[in-house]
Amino acid sequence: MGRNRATLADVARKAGLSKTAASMVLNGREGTRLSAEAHQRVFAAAEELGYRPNLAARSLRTRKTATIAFVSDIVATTRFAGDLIRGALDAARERDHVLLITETQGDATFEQYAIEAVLDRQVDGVIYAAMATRRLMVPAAILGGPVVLLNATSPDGLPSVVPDDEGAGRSVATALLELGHRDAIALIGRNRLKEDDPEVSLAARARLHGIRQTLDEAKVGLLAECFCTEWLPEHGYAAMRSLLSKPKRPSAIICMNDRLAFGAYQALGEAGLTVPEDISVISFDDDPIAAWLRPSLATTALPHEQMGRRAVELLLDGGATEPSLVPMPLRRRRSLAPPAD
Amino acid sequence: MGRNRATLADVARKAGLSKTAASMVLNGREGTRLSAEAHQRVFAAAEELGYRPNLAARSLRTRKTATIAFVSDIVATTRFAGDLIRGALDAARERDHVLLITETQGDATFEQYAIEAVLDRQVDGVIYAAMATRRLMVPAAILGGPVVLLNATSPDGLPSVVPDDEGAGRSVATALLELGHRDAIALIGRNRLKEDDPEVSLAARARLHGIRQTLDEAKVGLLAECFCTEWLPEHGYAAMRSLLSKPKRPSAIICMNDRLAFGAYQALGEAGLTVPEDISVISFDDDPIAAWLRPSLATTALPHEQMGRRAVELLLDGGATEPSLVPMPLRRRRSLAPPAD
DNA sequence: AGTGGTCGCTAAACTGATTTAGCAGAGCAT
DNA sequence: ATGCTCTGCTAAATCAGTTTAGCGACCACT
Repeated sequence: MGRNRATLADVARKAGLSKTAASMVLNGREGTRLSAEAHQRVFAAAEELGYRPNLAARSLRTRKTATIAFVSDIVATTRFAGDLIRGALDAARERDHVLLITETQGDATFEQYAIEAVLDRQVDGVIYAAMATRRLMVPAAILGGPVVLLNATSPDGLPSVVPDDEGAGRSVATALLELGHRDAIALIGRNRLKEDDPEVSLAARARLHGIRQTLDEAKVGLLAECFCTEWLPEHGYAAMRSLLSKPKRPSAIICMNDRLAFGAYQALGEAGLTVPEDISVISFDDDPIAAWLRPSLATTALPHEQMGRRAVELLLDGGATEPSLVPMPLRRRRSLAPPAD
Repeated sequence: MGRNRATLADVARKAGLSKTAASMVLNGREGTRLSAEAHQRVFAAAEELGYRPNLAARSLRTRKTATIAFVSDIVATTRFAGDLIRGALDAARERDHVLLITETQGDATFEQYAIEAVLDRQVDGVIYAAMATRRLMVPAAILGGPVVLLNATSPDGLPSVVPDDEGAGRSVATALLELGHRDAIALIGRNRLKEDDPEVSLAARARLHGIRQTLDEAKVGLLAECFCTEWLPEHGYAAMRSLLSKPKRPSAIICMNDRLAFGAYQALGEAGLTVPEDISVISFDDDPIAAWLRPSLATTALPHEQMGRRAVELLLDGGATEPSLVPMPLRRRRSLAPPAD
């Protein structure tokens, strides 16, 4: 790969100057007293030879690699990972950096390996990403250099980027209140484990808190709360069926994520009810299926691309130490309507 | 990042030997005549100092970086990218390599940048990946070293890895024939652009060919073929509605991908028809929604993880030059049943 | 004439590994 | 005593950059 590349020495020779001069000119060093003519000659020579510096050689001296490690627990199982990576990739490119990606799969051995692999390559910093928003402990080995947590927080007080799930909870509740829904709002997706263990999820508790806070302020209580062991379509389906079997039918449903909402749609369809005329549905995540459902599902979007971008910015440009909250925009879609009455 | 690391010189000093000796021992060089005792001392010193070689220094000399570039057109817009990357990541780790990821976004300027960025970092090889299976031209710049095309082929005859879409077409058709479906099989998702322009898609043509070939052998013709401008749920929905408006109702539907099938499900639900009692549905891709649908959707899985893995294997271990076809396994699910009659 | 400063540039050290060429000492035959 | 081979090891070159220290020429000032 890349044999026969021109070296700095080649450029210097062609320009009739020393390597020192060529290096300084090409790096745009201030305060050097090289003549305008020398600059010209170096640029011309570099251009002509198609010179590109060997970054391995450079980083040996400077200890900078213009490379960031993106270490995540699990990339594959979530379709959001791509967006996280894309945002990071874009921001990195704008700063002339590149991303080295590794995965720990939640396994301590793999994690150890991943960390060593990136440290051996002298990366300039590490983005440590979790695929579900949660609290975690970062391995001591990477604390020697800059680290930013992505979609996670840690007790060490490291800079971190997380979505504003509480704000999303408020948006969701507010949207329903504005439409006139009051005492017939039901919630699908309560989950003790997710709500109580920050190492499992930070989102569940924050979303719930945002919803409750907004409803409380409006002096509105929830009609019902369904617990789900997981946030998958089948659980949303079961929860919706159980809600429909009760005497008072809800006017609106809040689902803790879009997959639950998908399941709820299925149950509503089978029951012969239509969204949003009979029941409004609103949710969290903005999974691709939200837009594909009929009617399209109103939801609050996880701003993964923004978050990936912000993580790189924090890492390279520095910034706040308190967790950086990225807003989750409300996507108003067809699944919302005023209550039927 | 990684300051204060012990160097080879430190290890050598501690072992009371030269750098040369230390280097040879640690690299397990054959034919060196260093004593068993010297080996012991070097290993002990390295262990004690927690020595890890500086890969920038090593690769300056050896021109190997144990790093592979993964250059793709668009990672974010498809939830499959994660699997492709994960497979590559796993295979790379097994070979002590690491992945440098960049994205071209289908833009020539970005592509140029991405290529230069990875070549400057002296990667050992490039995996050039497309997110939709298609034919493409690889930029001349990367031809200087090993390249493997992933989910793509090129006229240059470079090694490539693609899914066996034709085989998948045969599997799908065979599955329906085995259930007894004959003359009432309809197809949703014909698309001239995808079928005729290999730079847009190789999958459409291959899938169609596999289906036709199998049906022809069984002397069965398609009841109907619906053209769709895109392979999105809304198009599947429209196609299904138009099929249902015709006099003869199909006993089975083949959709060219799962999103179309999702749309078809929606239309079937609205029409009060049940899958699979009234109509069987089968499809391609094994998108996560396939398992979430009610009833779960039978489909042929795009083996993205396998493909990512194979690409790395081809790149590092060498191998066949003709395109490497990865089988697409049939996922038998609830959406299949014998025709009603 | 000597001193000092600026200008324009370069030699050489340095980064941390691998690799080539070769040295000192022992053992053995002549 | 000389030459030869073998053993066990090392000095120094090398990779391609960056950086430090400083050199020679020229000018101004005392």
